[in-house]
Amino acid sequence: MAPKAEDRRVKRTRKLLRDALLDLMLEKGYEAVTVQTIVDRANVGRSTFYAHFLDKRDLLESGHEQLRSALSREQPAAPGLLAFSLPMFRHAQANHRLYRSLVVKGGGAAVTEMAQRTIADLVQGELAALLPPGATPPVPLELVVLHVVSSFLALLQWWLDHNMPHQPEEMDRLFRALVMPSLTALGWAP
Amino acid sequence: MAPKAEDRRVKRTRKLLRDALLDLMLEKGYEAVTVQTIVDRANVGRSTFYAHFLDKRDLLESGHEQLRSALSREQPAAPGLLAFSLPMFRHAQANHRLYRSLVVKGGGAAVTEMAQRTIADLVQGELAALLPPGATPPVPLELVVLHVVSSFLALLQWWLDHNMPHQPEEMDRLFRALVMPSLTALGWAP
DNA sequence: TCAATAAAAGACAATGTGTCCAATTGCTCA
DNA sequence: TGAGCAATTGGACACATTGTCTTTTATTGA
Repeated sequence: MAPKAEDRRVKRTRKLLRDALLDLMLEKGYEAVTVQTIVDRANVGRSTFYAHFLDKRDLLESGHEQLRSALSREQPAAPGLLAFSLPMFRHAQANHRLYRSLVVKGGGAAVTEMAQRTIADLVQGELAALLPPGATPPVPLELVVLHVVSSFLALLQWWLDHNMPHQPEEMDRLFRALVMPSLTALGWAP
Repeated sequence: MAPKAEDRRVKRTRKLLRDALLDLMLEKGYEAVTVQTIVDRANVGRSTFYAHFLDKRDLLESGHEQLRSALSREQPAAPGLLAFSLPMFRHAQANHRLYRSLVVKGGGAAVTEMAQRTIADLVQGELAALLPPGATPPVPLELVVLHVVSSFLALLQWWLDHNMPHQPEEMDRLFRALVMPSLTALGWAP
């Protein structure tokens, strides 16, 4: 079905607002951005904003939706353990402006939590699948996931914060060097 | 020198405000707390607040100062690698109300950064000392530190979030199980 | 008791929020 | 093309919060 004109109009408005938010986040960080400045920057009426989103947080999350779907769309099912790592570093490089806004300049707790949850789901699935059924690992799966995800996010943030001084492949190598030995020791086959 | 009465009065007021902030942070998280609710809870005049602190953030940081000094006062120099771990889990247990306010309910980026920096200093010192001089580790020290600290904080946060279901000793064991194998593999002696 | 200091009370201008409505624009389809 | 509809606008609204001031009220040490 062809998108109706209204759809296009709405889509454009929403995009304007999302872009404005990203712009402003890059400049001053999420917390400091107000709805007022967003609509000013986007050249959109204040009421229009509230016609589309509940509040600033809602707008941010709609952006995250986009990111999430873009990511899963581009995520080539890489084989092996921690498959998400390299594709995500690549995706972060390709969209570093977006990632910087979100991860670095402090999307604040809001964004960090979303990222945490998204990646945790991936890791959880991977590790659970590789766990011999019935086996009880010496460290609860939940904590292993937490450990892996927080390490990955820390690395990603550092990388973006330092203007990506390495290639994604190198970051992936570093991540694995930091994480894999422990995983192996805890019972996940090499 | 005996504290003058004025001093005591001031001290009491500041403590009332700090405690009120912690209370409220536990209830709704840092972001949601307003100066107004703080002074209401503390039964302190609004102007008095501004006589003592610049703003909410300033009050929060004054609390962190306290925490930091308390920590270094109680930190018994434990031997071995990652010596900070067990004492800090213990300290967190002994002061869980304080830790919960700060770490869990989201002191927001502010607190997290402060904690990150504090612990990173400890870890950095430890690891650098154990590094064979002249050796170039396969992963830069900076990143190893990042990895260790973010993992530790994630564990600590999880523990507090779940009402400390294990003893500090068990948490220390889990932390080491997650981190040590990789450190060993990267050249830090077992 | 008195002078000094701390705190309280409350007014103030700014700024932001979220809601509402009336008027306008732009698009589609008949 | 033009009627009708949906999206958008602009602005007013009530409300909350911030940070600054000034004036009054206590507390306390000398």
